[in-house]
Amino acid sequence: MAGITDRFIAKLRVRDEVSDAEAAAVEGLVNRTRDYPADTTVVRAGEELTESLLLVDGFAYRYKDLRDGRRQILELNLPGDFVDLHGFVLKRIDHSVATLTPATIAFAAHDDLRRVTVEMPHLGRLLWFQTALDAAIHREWITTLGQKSATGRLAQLFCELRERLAIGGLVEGDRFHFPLTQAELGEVTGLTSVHVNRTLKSLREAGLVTIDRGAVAIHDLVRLKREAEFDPTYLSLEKRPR
Amino acid sequence: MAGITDRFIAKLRVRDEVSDAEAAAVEGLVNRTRDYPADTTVVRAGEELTESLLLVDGFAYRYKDLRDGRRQILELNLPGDFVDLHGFVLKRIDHSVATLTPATIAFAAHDDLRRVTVEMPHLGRLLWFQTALDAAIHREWITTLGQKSATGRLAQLFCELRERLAIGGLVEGDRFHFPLTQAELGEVTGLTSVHVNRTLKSLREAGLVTIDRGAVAIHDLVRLKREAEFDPTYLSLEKRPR
DNA sequence: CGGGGTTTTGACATGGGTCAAGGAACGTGG
DNA sequence: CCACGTTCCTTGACCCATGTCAAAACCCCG
Repeated sequence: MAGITDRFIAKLRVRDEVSDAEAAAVEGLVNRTRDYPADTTVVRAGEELTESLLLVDGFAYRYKDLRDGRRQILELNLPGDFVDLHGFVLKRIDHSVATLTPATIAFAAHDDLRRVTVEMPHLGRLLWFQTALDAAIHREWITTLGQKSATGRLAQLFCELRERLAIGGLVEGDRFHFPLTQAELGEVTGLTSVHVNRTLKSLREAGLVTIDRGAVAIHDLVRLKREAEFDPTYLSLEKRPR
Repeated sequence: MAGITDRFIAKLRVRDEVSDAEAAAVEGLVNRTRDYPADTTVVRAGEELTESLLLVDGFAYRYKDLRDGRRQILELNLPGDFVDLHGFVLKRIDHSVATLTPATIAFAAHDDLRRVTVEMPHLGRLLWFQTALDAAIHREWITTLGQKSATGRLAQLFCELRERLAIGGLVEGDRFHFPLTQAELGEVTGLTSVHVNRTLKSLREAGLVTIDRGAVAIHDLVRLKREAEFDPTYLSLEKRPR
């Protein structure tokens, strides 16, 4: 892989044309990189940001803490995700960011983002688009948490991750890397780890999905999608000019 | 009120400086206005947009349909909200928009938005910020739906609306206009209308809130906030340069 | 090969859903 | 300004999906 931002650029290119000059500008945004161990909080809710995090390699997630130690995971972030790009305009961040696996993170200074978006308005819209896509994913999860059963929630997650990982070429056949514990799965889906366990069992026995040694294997994608009422429109997988 | 976009500009001015030239540019974006009756779907999920909707007056909401007629309301929109500004960069919209009351809606063509954001980059960032604020509200609702009880969900809604309406001067003392049926409240909170009814009763009997003739009256804000675990950070109510 | 973190399972509790029906409120036409 | 139909609110009885608590079993990883 030639550049630090290649995976991110690849995601943009699914949705729109990205010129070489724009790709170079993105690569130029990143002034340093840092490695983190697994299970490390990188940004804490309430902080003021002057740079945004691009996840180069590894898995991460964003979450909110509640009073008594409960947490809600808001979104899983995959290699190539610009994790908190919205911090560029929000400034004060409303949630924390943590690694799930050992991860390499690159940093883009907000001053540089401002310069680049002024000089290259189309690239600016592409970055804006990425934050709007995040919001669309949030909306799908509002719907999932508000309306779907335990089975539907887990099915939704697997369908979504499969699509998002496929963009980066991170799905092999029907399998992809999946480093969440069942407790963390519960924090994503708003369920207890005990009920996650039972629901996974029923999905397994129905021949839809299994999780084995940190990998998901989807055995019946059609039925899994039906179980989730999965409609990928919200992922904006079509190419169109912005 | 002098201009169609005054309420929207007022919301921007809570978060950052907006020059007269920028305010005039926003007013110039709006080329036409249209009135809609209550309970009318204005934009349908899956449509491709070439303009975005600014809610001038009245209440609206965004929602997703599920198979069997169930719906999830994603966010309530208040007078002065730029309801689907994210459509400017998403193009194809993942949800529907409907009016809750009779409403006046103004339209901003995406071509004009593109021109304005190129010519006035700071204004562009303010618009971007508005979409990021929407996403922050979504994240709060993911947490609310994933982790909070029926009581907490309703309390959260009342606390949030109070803050958001106060910006536009739409809260009088402890009361504000609230035109939702209990069935619609259920679609916001992921509950059945029957359970919404019971939960409202318990909030009423605990002396926290009452709903009467289309208005909410908050009787004990401190306890209501505690019930919701309400922390307004996500609403970005501080003024800071973008 | 020992031990902390996971996963799995069982027994039981409960918040919220379902179904059903009566009552209140409200808009519309006469 | 009344009558009537429709929608909305309220309540009761019962049910079920998911939560709680607790204990084994498993499984890496050092």
